[in-house]
Amino acid sequence: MARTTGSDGEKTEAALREAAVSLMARHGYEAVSMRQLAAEVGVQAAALYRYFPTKEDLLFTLMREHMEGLIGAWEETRPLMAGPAERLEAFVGNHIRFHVARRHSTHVSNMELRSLSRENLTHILRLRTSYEKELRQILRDGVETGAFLVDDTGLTAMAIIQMVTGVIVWFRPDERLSVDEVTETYLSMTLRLVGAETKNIKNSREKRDVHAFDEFRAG
Amino acid sequence: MARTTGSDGEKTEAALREAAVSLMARHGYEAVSMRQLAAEVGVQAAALYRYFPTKEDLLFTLMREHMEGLIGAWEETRPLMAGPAERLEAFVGNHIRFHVARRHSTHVSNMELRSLSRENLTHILRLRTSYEKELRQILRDGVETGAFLVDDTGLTAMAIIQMVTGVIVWFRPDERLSVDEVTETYLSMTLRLVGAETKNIKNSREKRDVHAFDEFRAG
DNA sequence: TCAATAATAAAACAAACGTTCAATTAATTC
DNA sequence: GAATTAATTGAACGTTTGTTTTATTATTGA
Repeated sequence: MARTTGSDGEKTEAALREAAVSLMARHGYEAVSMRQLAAEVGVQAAALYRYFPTKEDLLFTLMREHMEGLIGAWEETRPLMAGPAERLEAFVGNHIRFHVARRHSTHVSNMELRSLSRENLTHILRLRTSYEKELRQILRDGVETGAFLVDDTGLTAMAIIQMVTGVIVWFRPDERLSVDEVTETYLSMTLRLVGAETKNIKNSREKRDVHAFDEFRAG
Repeated sequence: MARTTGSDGEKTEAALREAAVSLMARHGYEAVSMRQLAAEVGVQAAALYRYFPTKEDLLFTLMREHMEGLIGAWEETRPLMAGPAERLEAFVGNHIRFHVARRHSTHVSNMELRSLSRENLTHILRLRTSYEKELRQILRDGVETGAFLVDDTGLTAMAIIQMVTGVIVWFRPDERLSVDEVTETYLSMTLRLVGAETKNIKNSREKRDVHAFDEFRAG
């Protein structure tokens, strides 16, 4: 056996990336073997080395493209002529939407940093820092104009990012709340967190099903 | 060679646990081998099986004791006769202090869930859920008494936990801020997040060194 | 002092790991 | 239709993996 009928490099590579993200998100980078990944795509392990020189390079590629995608999405979304509050809303909205839509690659990007070599790690951290800088700048502008009341922009930026990224830990698209509902709630939490003036909170949803939440998470 | 002079089962076990937490926090459960762990303690790999039947059992033990410790710490700390705001402060304070003091085991407990068997995973998740319930109850009480203004207690509880647990990702005890300063800042962020009345924010620290934060995180 | 027990080493196990290489076939180009 | 290139297989490499077994020595209690 050798080349199979209908084989196509581009399709194989795309399938490999998708399978790699999915497998690594569920079992972790170290726990996923090249043979396992190959089997998922219906190919022999040796074939992977046509597309990725090493296993770590595969991981790095996935993480880099995730980060570049996140930064790219923000660059397309961000309002340039707007007040801090509006820009903060845009940032949080973009962040949540992007991450919910890419739960698996977000998981990989957040969890597998320790499996990268020194250089590759530096590269990813640089991307991450440049992204986080955007948020810190928004917070600083908000403090300056008096729109926000913030104790410490560095800590607040980390707290917000941690909070909104955490959505993917429990969010399931087919459950209780839609992405828009979740985004809206997180938006109002964020605005209050930074001491911005907020519209009235609709307290109506509260009574609905507070107890259903436990079982919801257990699954 | 066989039993070595001065060997003591209790000490060996304690050393193994400590080394295991440290190694797994840094490199991940899957990436740490039994031989590597044994070498760290100065013992042969076979000796580990006197203390832990399998590698996974070792992981499970570490995670279970971490969670039991967290719940235990909260049970000793929590004020029983107090308003929601005070209870929330106690919860956040205990959470941050406990996690900062146990950064490594927190990392393991948060990252290595996927390496547990079905049963062991269920056990840990049960502990976690029971802990999170405490926070949700505080939030619910706060909403009921009007102390808090919360959109959705379930989401808010997750947001808070995500936010405060995230401290260990960047916090280094020998850096810019002390545990108490960090805790204080996170406390005021949490209170604003739930719409509680807060004292005046001291905006004084802000101007100090906002730009030092980037380099601080890159290392 | 001697028997019992606790703690370890040393060696071995099969299985799985990431990766390389040569051979082979499908698709493409001329 | 022949030559070239693209895509893949199958086998093999040396390591490393978690774990078991057996032998050996240190410590403890009678």
